[in-house]
Amino acid sequence: MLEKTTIFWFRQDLRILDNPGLWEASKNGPIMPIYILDDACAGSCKRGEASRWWLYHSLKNLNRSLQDSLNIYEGDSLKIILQILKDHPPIKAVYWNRCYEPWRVQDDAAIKSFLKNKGIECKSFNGSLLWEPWQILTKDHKPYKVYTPFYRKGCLEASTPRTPLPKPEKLIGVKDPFHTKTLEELPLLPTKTWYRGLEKVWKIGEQGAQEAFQIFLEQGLQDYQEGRDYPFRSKVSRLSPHLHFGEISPHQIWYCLHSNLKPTPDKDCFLKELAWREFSYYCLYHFPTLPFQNFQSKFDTFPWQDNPLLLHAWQKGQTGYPIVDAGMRELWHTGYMHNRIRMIVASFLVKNLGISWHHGRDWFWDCLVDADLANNSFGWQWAAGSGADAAPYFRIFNPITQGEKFDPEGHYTRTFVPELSRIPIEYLFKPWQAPEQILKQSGIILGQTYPYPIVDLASSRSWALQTYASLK
DNA sequence: TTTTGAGTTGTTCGA
DNA sequence: GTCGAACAACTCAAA
Repeated sequence: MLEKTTIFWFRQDLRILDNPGLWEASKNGPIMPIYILDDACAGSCKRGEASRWWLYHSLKNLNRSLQDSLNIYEGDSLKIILQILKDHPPIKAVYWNRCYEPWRVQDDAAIKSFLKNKGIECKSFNGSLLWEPWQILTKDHKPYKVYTPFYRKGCLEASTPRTPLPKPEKLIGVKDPFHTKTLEELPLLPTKTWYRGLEKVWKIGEQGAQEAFQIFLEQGLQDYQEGRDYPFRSKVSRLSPHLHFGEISPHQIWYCLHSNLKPTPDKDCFLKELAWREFSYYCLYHFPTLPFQNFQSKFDTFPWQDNPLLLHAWQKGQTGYPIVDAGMRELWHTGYMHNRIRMIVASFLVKNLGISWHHGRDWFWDCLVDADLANNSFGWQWAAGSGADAAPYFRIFNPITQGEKFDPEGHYTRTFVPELSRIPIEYLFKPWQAPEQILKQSGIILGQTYPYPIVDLASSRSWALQTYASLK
């Protein structure tokens, strides 16, 4: 039986449905499903804490779907695959779905050529992007650098994304008795149980992803275009961590929106967001230094401020600007932050505190359950103004105005900054302006129960405008 | 090669 | 309260 067995290597495609590599492998016969925790090889791209927590549960779920046949390893991928092949000489094929992190792309190429030289059949598939980055180019055969032409011309006028695949008809999982580890042996769960808050908000795994998508279709999509900007309304899909781990594919989403519903502005708007994910991956593929280097090199001389105290206040949600603090605490407690708030806290860190986007990138990387190399790098460069098709430098969010506009009743801010729960709405986003009497009635002592603003908005804004304008 | 039109998400100021 | 301009040119992508 083993001579017909194919090793299927799970990576960021932790699902059974619409899994092209798994589908093809299972057509050959039995599969030996494997997962390798190999991110020690990823250098600074090693997964953060929240992401590892999610991965643990997602693998647990996947293993259940595979009737306990998932084989788990830790270490260098090539060495481990060679060991498995050595332990099981009849096996002659290894399949996987492609990843796009630069270190992964390099490793995969090396693994493929090594295995092929040894006479092992090696096939990779597209499991996680609607369009392969190398297929979308300008008329001059160069990569796009602007989102709108990338999407409208590049993607929409290219081939239609494939339709999703069903569950493999015959899925027979083979267990490797030799060098596997148990899930518990992987260094995924932290020793401190800080993740209790996260457990309440997420349902991890393929089924959880499908449920989240269904809930979005039923409750979020209607008025998505307008509602997605308001963090307290449940209009956003919250699919980002599921997409990152491949618990759902963009093809399933794309196909569902195209086949089941008439085109609407809300639907188009959501698909455009999905296309931003494509653009992030596209930029990372064509510009592999995106996670580390300014996409626009004129930012290399930017005089970022090195201020650990301000950075710490931002990380812990103690800046004295309630909408910023609410966002940073949402991140800490739930492993997630609403998109609108991500822009506000990013603008605040980079433009008001003058701290490099690298620090924001690293904090998000550690705290987000949806931490994704392409999206996180792209997003931070966009916010800092140094990225591809980035925000213009004079676009500086005012945390008071943004709070009043997008959290008009204050539900979001009061949820995550409970010490302000009793302050009247007209002072919620600027408590330092409240009269003494009001603060007293609300049980607030500035500087004790809630901080004074750590930076002056007007002067930091004009510093940013001047500094950005001086870049050449 | 040159030209032309366009480009995610904002704020402030003054009329 | 509302509205348009300024913020600043620059680069991209296609004709």
